[in-house]
Amino acid sequence: MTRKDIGKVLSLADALCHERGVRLTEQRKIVLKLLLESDKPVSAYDLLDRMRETVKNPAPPTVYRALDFLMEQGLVHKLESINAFVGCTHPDHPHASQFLICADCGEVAELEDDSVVQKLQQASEAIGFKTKRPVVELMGTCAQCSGKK
Amino acid sequence: MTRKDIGKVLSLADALCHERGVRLTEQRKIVLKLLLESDKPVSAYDLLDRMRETVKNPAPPTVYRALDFLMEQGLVHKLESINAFVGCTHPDHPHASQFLICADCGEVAELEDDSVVQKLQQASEAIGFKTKRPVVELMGTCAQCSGKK
DNA sequence: GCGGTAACGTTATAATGTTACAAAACTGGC
DNA sequence: GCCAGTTTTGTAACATTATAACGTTACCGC
Repeated sequence: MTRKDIGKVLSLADALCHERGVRLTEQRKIVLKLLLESDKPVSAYDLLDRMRETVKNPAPPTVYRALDFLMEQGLVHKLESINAFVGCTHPDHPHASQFLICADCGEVAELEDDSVVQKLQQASEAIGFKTKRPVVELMGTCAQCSGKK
Repeated sequence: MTRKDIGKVLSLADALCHERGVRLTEQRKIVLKLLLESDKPVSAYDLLDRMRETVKNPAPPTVYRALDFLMEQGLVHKLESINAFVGCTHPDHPHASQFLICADCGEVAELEDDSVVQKLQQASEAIGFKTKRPVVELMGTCAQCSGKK
């Protein structure tokens, strides 16, 4: 993500939080910024390390609290299969994403494919299941890594 | 899963492993049995506790090695979003499952919906991504728990 | 300013998972 | 049967991920 795009998302995040009456505090903004700056998912403890530059004495709860908040606001996603976090690139609308995680280079693509969501919806509704949070993560190899081997 | 069905799956597992030239050792069978006996997913350390009845001094590697083997053989699945494991109820053929995890009662349904798999396939192929392991877990509320609130 | 709530600091600890290396068990060829 | 090689298991230590508990500080509406 380019410096400019990061700025955009950050101010969008600001606006969204203000609109919702919640507080995007300095710490939370720092965590979000760190995630957006990384082109790969970052673990909570890596974030903790990176926070040391801007925050005095961050402890695990510091980063987990920020992450919890950011996830509630849809600004950050957790990748359950690798215990790491990514900044959301289009937080302006609620969405159910699918993540393609490259096992080679570690990069992650965030898709938002309606037909996938719809099929999942159908399949779960058929047995009366009400989905609150879908987790869809495909582990594999991205196009770039497939090519250059 | 009934006692009888557990027996069936266990002997199927035996047959499959023999066919593939891999060893379903006593420990591995114990772990598989424990998972099948539970109607809910079980964490690695819970399994470890339950193993103490039949195995002398189980340590974490004991259970993780068994789980790794069983997952490789498609006899067990890991639920990434809750760090727990379930025995597969139909291990006879390779399959990409979807899991519906009830946040209320903790029970899990394993689906195998081809149209979902197909849509995921399409969406990922479209950007040249090759999926090795799909993780599809829907967190929500099952029919029974929805009804009785 | 004051009182209530939300956010943060701090310490400790729980839960989950891995590394590394030695010992034992099994397998296949003779 | 026995040996050599491989797989499996035992064991101790350690690494990573996440939460509990409780006190303090900052913010916000009145």
